[in-house]
Amino acid sequence: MTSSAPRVRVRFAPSPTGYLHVGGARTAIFNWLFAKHMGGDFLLRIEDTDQTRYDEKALVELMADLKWLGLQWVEGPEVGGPHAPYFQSQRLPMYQAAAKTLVAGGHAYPCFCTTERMDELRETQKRNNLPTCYDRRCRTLPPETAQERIAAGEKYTIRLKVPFQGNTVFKDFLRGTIDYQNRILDDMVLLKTDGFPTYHLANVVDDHDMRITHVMRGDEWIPSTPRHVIMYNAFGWEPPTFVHLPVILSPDGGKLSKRKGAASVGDYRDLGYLPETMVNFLSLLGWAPGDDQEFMEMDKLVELFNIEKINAKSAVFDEKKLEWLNGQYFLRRSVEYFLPLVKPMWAAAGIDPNAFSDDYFRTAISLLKDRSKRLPDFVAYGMYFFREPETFDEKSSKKHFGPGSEKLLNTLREALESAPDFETGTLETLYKATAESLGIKGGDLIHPTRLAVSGLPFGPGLFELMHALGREAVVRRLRFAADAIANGQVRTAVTA
RNA sequence: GUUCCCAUCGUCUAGUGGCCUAGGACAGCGCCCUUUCACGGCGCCGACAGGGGUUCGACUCCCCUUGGGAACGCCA
Repeated sequence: MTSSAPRVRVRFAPSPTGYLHVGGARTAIFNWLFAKHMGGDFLLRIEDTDQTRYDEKALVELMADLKWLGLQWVEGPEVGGPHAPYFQSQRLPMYQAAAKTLVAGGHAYPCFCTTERMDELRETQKRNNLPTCYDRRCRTLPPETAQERIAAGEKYTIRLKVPFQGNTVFKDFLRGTIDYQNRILDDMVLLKTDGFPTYHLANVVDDHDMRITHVMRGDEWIPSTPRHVIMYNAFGWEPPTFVHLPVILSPDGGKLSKRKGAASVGDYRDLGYLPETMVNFLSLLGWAPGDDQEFMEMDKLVELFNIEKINAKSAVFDEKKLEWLNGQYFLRRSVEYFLPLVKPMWAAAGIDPNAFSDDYFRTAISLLKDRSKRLPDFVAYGMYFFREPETFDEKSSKKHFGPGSEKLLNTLREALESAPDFETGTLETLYKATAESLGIKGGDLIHPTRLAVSGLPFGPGLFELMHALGREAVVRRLRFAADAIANGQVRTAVTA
């Protein structure tokens, strides 16, 4: 960074009205990565200027989700900072003063039009296929008249006075020059009748006050930007660099929504995705380092992240690839990493966590993690470590629990009962010898054993599995399965 | 209706005028490894939306068309 360039300062500015959507999370990630990469600051600012939609719970969850993703802010709620407060609802005097300045400078004016009149106006315009836009009725009100009406206690808003002529041009970092004719921009509300600012005023005032250098936000803000630029000019402030991020779409082309499955960060956490996976995956939606790297840990992302390479094209969220990436993290994360994550899940599934040692949990995890894609897989495909299987995979039962299987399982059981020890090597040798003496293939022994011991047609290497389970459990399960086959009472289940 | 944005395999993308017979990844398919499932390896399938320019030369630059998306609130 050259000494003349100001320190990079970016913000994530959500409104606490709901859960953290993956699109919002991606915006936060890009801001965070950019700040880290540039050695700058990442701030969190809460845009709570809509009193009717404020939701305390949403705020708490929002911050928890950001922290879960590892996106800590250096200024904002909880941590404070030189530009506190970071809640817009606590900065009202600033916005009111700013609005006053604009009115005094002839860049804004009080408007006495009611919501009812605005609704009617819009209705009429829509009906006549006209662009919907405020008709500027109060714009020409003499200042004295306006003052009288205000003094009389009439409710009013402050509107931006957009020039009739000329164009407002600004530069979007990703798209280049964007040009709007001023005549199609309407005079938007800056200050509401309740004295609260709208997003437009608040965001301009705060971004300036907080010395924000780059505004990275969703591209739904592009149409509002020229009006923001008009305000920056009216204040005599230098506008920040605008980086409008494309949206994230669902596989059907529309917006990602709860209705179509998962849409929030919390949804994906509940589905068993790791925060690293989410950050890695989301950072790849609309950005690529330029080479072929895709698996990138946080520090790698920070090192490589570059806003020049952000794509202006909207991207589709592909859950299949997310799952693959999660599996890549599962492969690389340690057993110790998973222990506190997975143990409670097994407990929730009815396993008494005190009935097994942590070492036993570790063994189960080490045998399962490399073939799992999501956290719930440990439960879905690993319960047999703690509980005897009661049902057996249907397809596999048809194949491996046939006539003669009873005898086979009993033979195996007897051999295992008298095995010198239960080490994997011993077990493998024993199976090989047994197969040979029976004149069959190893698989003909291994598959029925796996099914009897786990109930599933797939899983860890059988000898490691048996070793982990221990002789007693294996023998008991083989006997149970053999008996069930003999009695024709094998209960089957369809495994995913 | 008005305005704005976007456009490479099904999906995420590389590509910034010749390196492109367009590269990688996910998904799908096949083979290999293997006791299974995953992992891994090898291979197959598969794209520059269309039309005009500019240029000796366009995936790359410009225009139009088409398609997709967004905004038009005293919500953000």
